[in-house]
Amino acid sequence: MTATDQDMPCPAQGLLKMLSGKWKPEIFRLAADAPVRFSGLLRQLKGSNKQSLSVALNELEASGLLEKVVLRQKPLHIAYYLTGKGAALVPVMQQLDQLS
Amino acid sequence: MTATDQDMPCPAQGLLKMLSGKWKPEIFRLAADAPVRFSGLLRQLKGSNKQSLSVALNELEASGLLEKVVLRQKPLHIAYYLTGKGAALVPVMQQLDQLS
DNA sequence: GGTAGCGGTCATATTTTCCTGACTTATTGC
DNA sequence: GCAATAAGTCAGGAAAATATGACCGCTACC
Repeated sequence: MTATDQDMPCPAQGLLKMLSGKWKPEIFRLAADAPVRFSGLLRQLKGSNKQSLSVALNELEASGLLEKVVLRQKPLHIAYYLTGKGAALVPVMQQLDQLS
Repeated sequence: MTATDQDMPCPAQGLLKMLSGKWKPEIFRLAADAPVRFSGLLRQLKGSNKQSLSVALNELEASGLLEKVVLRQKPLHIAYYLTGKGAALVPVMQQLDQLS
C-alpha cells in the first residue's frame, strides 16, 4: 500500500467517480453550458442544499473538471468554469445522452 | 409525482447511475470481455463479497446491461452476458479510458 | 455418507453519502 | 445602522450503500 498505489484496475472508473453523486452530473451539465455560481445552482437545483453543493463543487474542482474563479467586479462574484479536461468530457456525455 | 415522473433532468445521469457503485464498472468491463460468472467474479475482484456482487449483478441486469443465462450443461452453469444495450456502451467506456 | 463447489439469500453491522439548521464573513442597498 | 444577498463552514443526524458471517439447495466426487 504505497502512495503510488492507485487501486484503480478500471481506467474509466476514475472519470465515472468524478461524476458520481447526486448533484455532480447536473452541475457539470450546467457548467458545460455556461459558468455556474453557488447561489444560482442552489436556486436551479430544486431539492439541493448548500452543504451538498459545496462538497460537489469542491470535488469537481479537485478532480480538475471545474475551475473556481473569483471575479473582482463590482459586487464580487465567484464562478465555476469548465476546464479543458471538463470540456473534453462533454462529447462523451453527449454520447451517453444519445444512448438513453 | 406520477408514474411517468422520471425525475431525471440530465439524460446521461441514468447511464451514469447504472455504472455507479463500487463494483459495477469492473463487472461491466469484465463482462464486456467475456461472459462472467458469480464465483469467478468473487475470485477475481479482490475485496468483494457475495452480497455486493449479488446486488451489483441484479442491478446491472435490471438496467438491461447484462443478461442472466442459465446454461443447462453438465454441471449447470449460470453466466451473465452483455446485452445489446451493454455493447453499445462499450465504445463510450473506451473513450472515457482514453481521457484518463 | 461426508465434503466441496456453485449460486445465491438473510439478518445484521459498519461505512459512506446526503440533508438540516445554525452560524460566519463580506458586500450592497436603504 | 439594518436588512438582504452571496458564498460558504460546522456539527449533528438520517438514509443509503457496502461488508460480514451464517445459512440453504443443488450437483458432484469419493
